[in-house]
Amino acid sequence: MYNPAFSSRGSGGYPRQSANQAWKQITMATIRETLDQLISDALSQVSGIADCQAILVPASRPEFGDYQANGVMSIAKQLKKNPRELAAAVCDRLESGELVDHFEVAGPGFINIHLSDNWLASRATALLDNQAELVQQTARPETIVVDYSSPNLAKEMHVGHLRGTIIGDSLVRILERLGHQVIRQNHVGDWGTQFGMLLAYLQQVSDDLDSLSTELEDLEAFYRAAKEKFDADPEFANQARNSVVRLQGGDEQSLMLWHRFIEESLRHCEAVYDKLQIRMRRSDLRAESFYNDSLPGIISELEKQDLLTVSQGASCVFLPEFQGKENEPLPLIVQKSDGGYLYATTDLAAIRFRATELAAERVLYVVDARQGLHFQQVFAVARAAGFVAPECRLEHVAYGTMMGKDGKPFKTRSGGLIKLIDLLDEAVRRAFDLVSARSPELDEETRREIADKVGIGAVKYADLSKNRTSDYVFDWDSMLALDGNTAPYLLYAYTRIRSILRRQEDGAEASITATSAIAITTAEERQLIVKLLRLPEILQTVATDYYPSHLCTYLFELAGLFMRFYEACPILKAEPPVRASRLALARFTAATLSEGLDLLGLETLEQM
RNA sequence: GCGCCCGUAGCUCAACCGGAUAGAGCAUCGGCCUUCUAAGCCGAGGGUUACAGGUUCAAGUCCUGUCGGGCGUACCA
Repeated sequence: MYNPAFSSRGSGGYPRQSANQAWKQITMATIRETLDQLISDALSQVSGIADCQAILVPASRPEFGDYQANGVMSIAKQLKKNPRELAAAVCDRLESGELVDHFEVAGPGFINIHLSDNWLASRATALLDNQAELVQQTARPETIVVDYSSPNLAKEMHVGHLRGTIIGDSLVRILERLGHQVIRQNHVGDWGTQFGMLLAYLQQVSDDLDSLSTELEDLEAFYRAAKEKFDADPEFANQARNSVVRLQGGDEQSLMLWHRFIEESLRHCEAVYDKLQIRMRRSDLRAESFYNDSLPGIISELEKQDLLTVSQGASCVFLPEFQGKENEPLPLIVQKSDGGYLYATTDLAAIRFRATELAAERVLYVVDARQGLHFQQVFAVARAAGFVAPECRLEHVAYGTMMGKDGKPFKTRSGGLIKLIDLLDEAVRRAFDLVSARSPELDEETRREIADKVGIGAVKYADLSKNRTSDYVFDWDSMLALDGNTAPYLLYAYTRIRSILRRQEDGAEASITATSAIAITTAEERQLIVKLLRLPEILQTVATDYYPSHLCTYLFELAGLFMRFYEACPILKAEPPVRASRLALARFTAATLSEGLDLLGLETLEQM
């Protein structure tokens, strides 16, 4: 399901322009946008219908050219005209300027667009010295808050946190690359009843604050032990509840202990972030407890607006669009019957903070799909209460559950959750074994470095490359596979290019770009260039639908096209002008792969 | 019960506001290394897109129903 909230597609609002002007603007827009604009306008002029949509997409088959316009046929239908004739009339109106070699009518009324070889080559050449210009900054930067990762500090990060952390981080990188102002928010769980239990247990096992680090070394085991005692020992359970009350009452000793605990737990998270190369900093931390003081205000505001109903002792907001079992109205409970606040209350406070203090125009929640109803309710209540302006977009960027190979949620054999840090260590270990088997000639330190990047990259890429909303099967063998749409394949493609470039540099030759111009001499070169120039289109797509898998597919196809080029076209052995051109193309590809991988959060390497 | 998501090749997955002959990888089979890293490339086989209707010039995609699966559904997060 693509975001229904984002419906501002189409080309309305652009000024009309002649074909000749359009070519000059190509550096400002993607090829696709330029062609879309051009053909949409021509279609409007020919049909007399305002704001026609050309529906421009990459050609579905190579013989159909580079792009195709699908929009003529539905317009012809509206006009009761022959679609092929209408398409022909549109083509007549289009000039084949610098960008396009020719347009042609095809099939039932498609317009196929064949880009000019000269334009492609000169565009690629022009980008050689300043490749960053391939991806333009957006004309309308937005302030976008991204809530992602957000683990619960009571426990250690486990596999359930992996997807949100990886996907969120990639989305952030992509949005930033396009020029948006992104504000990360790590909404960690650092408050609530389980902390009473943990603090009570901590006090039991150790009076000595200095030994706290040792006690919490294995947070997961610590939590389990505390929980066991809580369930088995009524007296301890009582102490735990008292501990919560003291903590919430602002007792200094309790708060200090709590701070130490949170600090220790955060260190665990940061170790995972470091290993995963996640760009989440302390300054991005906005824990649940941050909103504690604003929770009473949320309740009173809801009350003031007559949104609050007390039901079975709990303070609720009932909205007509939410129904539960037996068509009973379904509440969003914002205050428990014992007076305590909940997840929903904190989320409402966070929404208000993000919309007002952070001035967000979009807020993305990269959170498990199972919380879909929760966010629907929270968003609806926030809007009803006016906590966000109507034009501020709130989007739940949902992701599916991580499954084991058996199709059940990913667990250890004993049924426990797998610690994320252990999973990552295993990834690196497996990668090390692979590298050692494949490249025994490399020294151990080099193999360790390679294993680190390949192992972590494999875990991240396996996740990113799959449909975000589907449940996803975690499988070591397929993610570390050497072929297919995997991190090792892409990283290998990159190292091959680097290897060529190194050889060229060793030849003491001047920089590639000084003298070289990219020329198209084969179909493989041409396909590669067309693909390279499409990067900005893909990034735009990901920035609007939040599916990093589109970027993965693009990079996989790009790497595949390079491999084909590599097999078909000698580079270093080519004659000088062609040699320089192919070297430049190789360098362009390497840079694009590197940039794309970086936007996914993967590090490249020089050799494998 | 109701709501959300899903059902595509033996397996894991694609398919860009509906578009031309539904594509990759794995697995299977067959080719390519004295030549820039074979962790690669080329080729072959493999499909009633769960099922039944409907809308449309055009449906894997939209609508209705059926079957199957996952998740959610009042004081956890």
